Amino acid sequence: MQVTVAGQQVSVEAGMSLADIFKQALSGKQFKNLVVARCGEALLDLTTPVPAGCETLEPVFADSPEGLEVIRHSTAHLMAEAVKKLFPTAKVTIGPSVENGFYYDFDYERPFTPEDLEAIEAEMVRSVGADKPFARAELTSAEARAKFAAEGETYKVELIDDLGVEQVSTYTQGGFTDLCRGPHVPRTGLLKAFKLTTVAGAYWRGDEKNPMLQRIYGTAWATPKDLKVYLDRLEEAKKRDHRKLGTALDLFSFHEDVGGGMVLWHPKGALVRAILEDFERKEHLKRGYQFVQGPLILRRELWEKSGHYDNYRENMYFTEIDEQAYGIKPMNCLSHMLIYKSRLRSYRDLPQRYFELGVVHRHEKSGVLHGLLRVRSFTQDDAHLICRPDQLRDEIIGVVKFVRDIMDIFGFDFEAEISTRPEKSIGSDEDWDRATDALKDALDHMQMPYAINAGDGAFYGPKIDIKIKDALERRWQCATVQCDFTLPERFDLSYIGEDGNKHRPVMLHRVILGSIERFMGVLIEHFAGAFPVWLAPVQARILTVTDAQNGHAEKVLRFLQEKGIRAEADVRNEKLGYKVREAQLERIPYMLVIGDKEVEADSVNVRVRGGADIGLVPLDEAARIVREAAIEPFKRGGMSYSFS
RNA sequence: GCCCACGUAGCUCAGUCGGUAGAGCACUUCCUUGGUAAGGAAGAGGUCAACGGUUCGAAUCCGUUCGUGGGCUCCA
Repeated sequence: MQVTVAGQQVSVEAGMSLADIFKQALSGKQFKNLVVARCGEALLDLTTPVPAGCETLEPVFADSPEGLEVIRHSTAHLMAEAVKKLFPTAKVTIGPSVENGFYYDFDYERPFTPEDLEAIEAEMVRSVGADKPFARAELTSAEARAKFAAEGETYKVELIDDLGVEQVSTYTQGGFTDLCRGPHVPRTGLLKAFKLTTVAGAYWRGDEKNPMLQRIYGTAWATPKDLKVYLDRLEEAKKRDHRKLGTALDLFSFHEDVGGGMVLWHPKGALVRAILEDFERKEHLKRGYQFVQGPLILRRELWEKSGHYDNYRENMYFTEIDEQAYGIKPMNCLSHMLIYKSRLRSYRDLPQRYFELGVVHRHEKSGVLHGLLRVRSFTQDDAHLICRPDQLRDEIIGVVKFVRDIMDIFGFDFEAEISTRPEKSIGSDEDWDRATDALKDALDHMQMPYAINAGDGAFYGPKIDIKIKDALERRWQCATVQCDFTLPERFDLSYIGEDGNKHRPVMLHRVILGSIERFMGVLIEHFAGAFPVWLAPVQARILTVTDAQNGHAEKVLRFLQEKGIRAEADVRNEKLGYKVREAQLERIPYMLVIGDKEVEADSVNVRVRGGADIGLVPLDEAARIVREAAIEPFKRGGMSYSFS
C-alpha cells in the first residue's frame, strides 16, 4: 500500500506503526520533533497503524499549536501518574490542556502544598527519565466502568456513564491508566519542558454546588528554551502588574475602611483618567453623539419595570429615604431611555446617540475583585443608540469603527466574538436573526474576523465582545456592543414613521473602553507605567544641577505651563543623578536639566525617558518637542469637532 | 459566594520555641552645591488589620469579621 507522508510516497507494509512510516519520510531531526500524525481532521497516535482509508499523513510537530496541545495533555497525564504514586488516595477527575499549559483536578482529603508540587514535579521528571510508552487501549464502556469502579475512581465512572457510548479508550503510562480520547505523545521521554505553577480550588464540572476539587496548574512547552521564554514573560508581567505600579507611581489606592472594589484616585491617577475622559468626549462629539447625564440613584419601581429588580437584584445596592426605596444604578440605560421618551420622536430624529461617563455600582462577589480590573464602583463610557431597524447595521458599523480607531491609538490588537441567542432569552426568532445578522454584517463589512460564541448572548439580545490584547498578549474584555429588543418594548419607546404611525425603535448598548477603571489597569500594564506623552500626568520635569539655578527653573516652569505642558520642577537639594533616577522611576517622558550653561544660553538639556540624550536645546524648541509628542492621537481621523 | 494562602512603619520585607518590635527605601532636620539611575549624619515614625478567646504573658496559638492574593463561578 502506498501512502503520501509529508508529501512523499511511502510504501507501507502490514503491521507498521505511524512512527515507522514517518521515520522513512522525515529527517532524524524532524522525526525527533514529531508528536502525533494527522490524517484529514483526525490526529493519530504514532504507535497506531495506518487507519483504513487514510491516504495522506501529515506530521504534527512539537512546536505547532496542535503539537503543543498534545504535549500539554500528555503532561497532564504524567502529572496525574505522579500524584497517584505519591498520594494514592487521591481520586483523578479531568486534566485537559489549556492556553500555555494544562491542569488536572484531583479529589483529595487536603489541599496540595507548594512542597507537594515540588515532590510531584520531581516524580514527573523521574518518569520522563524512564521514557515510558503511552499505550492506548480500546475497551467497552462496561469493561472500563468495572475497571475504574474497582479502583475507586468514582469521577471516571461518572464520566463514562455520562458519555453514553459503547466503546471508550484509555491510555496507560507507567502504572497509571486514564480514561482519555487521546492522542498522546508516544513516550514520556518527549515531555522535557514543563513546570507546575500553582494549586487552586475548582468545582467539579465548574458548578459551585459540586464539591471543591484540588486543581494543579502547570505549563508545558516543546523545548526548555520555550519554557524559559514563557516563564520570563510571566516575570515581566509581574513587574508590570498595575497594582504594583499604581502604588509605585502614586496613581490610586484601595482602603479597607472604604470597602472592597472601591478605588481612590490620587492626583496623578485622577489626572490620567481626566485626560482619557476628555479624549473620549471629543471623540464622541466627532461621531455625532450627544452628552446626557442621569442620577446615581433611581426609584426602585423603575428597576422593577426594567426587569433588573427580578434579574439583577443580588448585584445591586439599594438605599431608602422618606420611605421610598431607591436602587443605585448598575447600568445607565434607564435614564437614557427616559430622556428619549421625554418627547415625541420623529423618524427624522433617529438615530439618537446618548453618551454618558456613567458611574455604576455592582455588588460583585467578594472573590472576584481584582485591582482595577474588577471593582464594584466604576465609570462606564456608556452610550445607547436608539435607531430605526433599517439603521441598525450602519450604527453597529459605526461603533465597531469607533472601537478600532480607539484601539489603534493605544496600540492594542483585538479580537471580536459574536455571542448568539442563549436558551433563556426573550424576543422572536426573527428579531434575533435580524440582529445577529446585523452584527455579523458589520464585522464582515469591516473585514474583521470573529469567533462565534454560541448561546452566550445576553437574555435580551446578541452581542459583539471585543477583547484587546496587551503587550504581553493577555486578553481583556473591554468594548461590547449589545442589541436590545426588550427595553424598548418594556419602556414603550417609539418614533413616528414616515407613514404617520408609531414604530418601535431598536436600542444598542455599547461601551468602547468598557470601564475607565479597567481600561486604566490595562493601560498601565500595556505601557508598563510609561504612559505616552499625551496621557502622562507629568510630561516634563525640570531638574536643576544646583540650587543656583532654582530661580531660572521657576521661569522655565512658568513658560512651559503657559504652553500647556504638564511640567513641574525638582529644585530639591539633591544631586542630579538622584533627581534623574527618580524621574526615570516615575516614567516621566522628558527631563529638562538646567545647570549654569543652560541658564546662560536660555536653554535646557533634554533627556528622554529611556535614556536618550537630545542635548542642549533652546527653551522654545524644547517646548515644541514636548508639545509635538503630546498631540499625536487627536490628529487622527482628520475630522473637525468643536469642543472647548 | 466557594477553596487555599496571606495581612508587621508611607513602601518592600525580617521577626527562631509564646517573653509586649527590626532593616532598607521614603519622610524631617543638619552637613554637602554635586552635570544625567541612589552623597553623608542624626531624628521621627508601629494598638503587629479589627474584635473575641486560650495563657502569668500573644505579632506569634484558636475563633469570628474585614481586606488582599491565586483559582473556581460570574463579569466592564
